[in-house]
Amino acid sequence: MRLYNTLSRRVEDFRPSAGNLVRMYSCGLTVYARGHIGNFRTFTCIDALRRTLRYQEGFEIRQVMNFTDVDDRTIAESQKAGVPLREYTDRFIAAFLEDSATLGLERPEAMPRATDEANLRAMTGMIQQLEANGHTYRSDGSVYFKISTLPQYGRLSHLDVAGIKAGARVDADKYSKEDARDFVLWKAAQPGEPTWDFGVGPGRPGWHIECSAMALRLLGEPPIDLHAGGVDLVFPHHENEIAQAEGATGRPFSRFWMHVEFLNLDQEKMSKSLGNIFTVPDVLQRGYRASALRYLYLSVHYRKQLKFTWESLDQAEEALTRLMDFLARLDTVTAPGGHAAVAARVAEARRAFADWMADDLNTAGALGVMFELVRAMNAAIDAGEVGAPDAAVIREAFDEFDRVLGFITLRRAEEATPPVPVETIERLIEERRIARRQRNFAEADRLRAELEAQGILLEDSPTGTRWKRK
RNA sequence: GGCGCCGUCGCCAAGUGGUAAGGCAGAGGUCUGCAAAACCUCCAUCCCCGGUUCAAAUCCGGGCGGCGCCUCCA
Repeated sequence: MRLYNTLSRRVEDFRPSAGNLVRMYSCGLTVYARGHIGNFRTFTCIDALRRTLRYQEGFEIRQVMNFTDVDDRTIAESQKAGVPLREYTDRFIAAFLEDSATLGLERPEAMPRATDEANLRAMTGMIQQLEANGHTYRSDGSVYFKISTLPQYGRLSHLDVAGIKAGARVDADKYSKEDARDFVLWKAAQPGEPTWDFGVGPGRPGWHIECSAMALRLLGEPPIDLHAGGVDLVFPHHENEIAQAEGATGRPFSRFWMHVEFLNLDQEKMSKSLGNIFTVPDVLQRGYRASALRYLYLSVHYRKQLKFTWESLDQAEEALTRLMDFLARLDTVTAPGGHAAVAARVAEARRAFADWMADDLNTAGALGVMFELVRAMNAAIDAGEVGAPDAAVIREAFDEFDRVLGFITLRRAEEATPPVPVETIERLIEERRIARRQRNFAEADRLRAELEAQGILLEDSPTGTRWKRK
C-alpha cells in the first residue's frame, strides 16, 4: 500500500523489508491518567492501519505498543494518591484496555511496560552500547545522550540548532546538560523515587530510551518496518528514539514513520495539560455509542486535524445508523435468484474501497464508497432487482469493509445489549402486533411509546417490525 | 525567530491539473392505521487577489484567517 512517511515527507510504497511479516511499533500511553479521546484517535487510526495491512494487504503483523509506567508524572501522581507506582499505573492500564475494547481496537501482539525487568535491562544494555560508542556523558550520576556525536540528528523533525536557539522558549534545564537538546538516558536516583540498578548506576530510565530498547528487544534486528504515534511525538520523542537506536546499533531504526494528527476541541488540541479533555466514558455517559466515536475518527483522514464537536458525533451516529438500516433491510430480501448487475456493482465497490484504503489510509474516501453502494443497492431493492443470493454477496462485502473499519461489528455488539432486555422488547412487539391486528391502535401506540421512552425505536414494514436503539 | 499543516454546500468531509465523492441537516415524493422510521429524488464551482496552462479547488506568487511543532504531551 501507499503510506506517508514522515522521514521522507512523501507518500511511499509500503511493504515489509523481508517476507510477509510487518514489524511495527506504536507509542502507547503514559499511564498517569485515563487516556482521552484525542489519545484514542491516534490509537484508532493505527488500529485501522494495522487492520488494513493485515486483512486487506495480507501481511502478518507483529505490533508492539508500550505503556510508559515510569516518568515524572506517573511518579508525582502516584505519590499524590499515596499509592505505590506499580499499583497506580495498573489502574490506568486497566482503563486503557477497557477503552480499547470499547472502541474495538485489536490487541497488539505485545504491550510491554517500561518497568518490567527485562525491559529495564534492555534499556541499560542499550545505554552501555551508547557509552561504548561514545554518544554519552555523565553528569551528577545521570547519563545523557550527546547529540553532537550524531550528525544525522534532526532528520525526522527537520529541526536545526539555529531554529531552536532563536526560539523564545529555551529548556528550563532541571538537569545540567551540555547542550540544550541533549537528553537524559538514565536519571540518577532521587530520594523517594523508584530506582533500579542494572549496570549504569542507580536511577530510572529517561522517557525516550524505553521505546528504542523495547522495540528492538521485541521486534528484532533493525530496521523495523514501521513506527507510529501522534504528531506531537515527532520531536523530541521519535527523534531521540532514532538517535538512541542508531547510536547503539549503527543501523537505521525504522523504515517508515507514521504520525496521526491531533483531535482538537474548541480550536485547540485536546490535552491533559490544557485540561480540555473528554474520555471514552465521558462520551458514553452523554448517550453516544463508541461505534459512533470510532466512525467519527475514521471519517477524517488521519493526517488532518479533527475538530471534535458533539454535533459531529451526532452526525456520525446518524451516518452509522444509515449503514445499519441498510444491512437490516438486506435481511428482508427473500426473493430467489442472483443478479449479475448486483455482483458487478459490489465487485466495483470492493475494488474502490481497497484502493482508497491502500492510498495512504484514506478512510473518508472508503466511507464514500460504502454509502454509494448503499444507495445503489437500496434503489436496486426498490426495483426488485436483488435476490437473497445477492444479499449474501452484499453482506460479504460489508463484512470485508468492516474487518478494516470495525464500527459495524462494534455497533452490532452494542445492539446485543440494549437498555431493555431483548426478550422484553420482543414480547412487547408481539403484543403490539396483536393489538394492531385487532385495530386497537391506541394500545399499539401506547406500547410503541413505552419502548421509545426506554430508548427503543420501532420500525414497521411489510415484513414485520424491527427495533433499534434510539 | 525557525519549521510545518490547513481554509471545499448551513454543518462534517473526500478530491491535489481535465471540468466538485460521501454523510448530517433541509426540501419534495413513495410507503404507512396514524405517527415515526425506512427508501428514492433534489440541493456547492472550491477564503481573496494575481500568475502559469488548451484546461486549476488542484501548480506558482501575494494577501487574509485557523491550527500545530520547536517544552511534558497521542
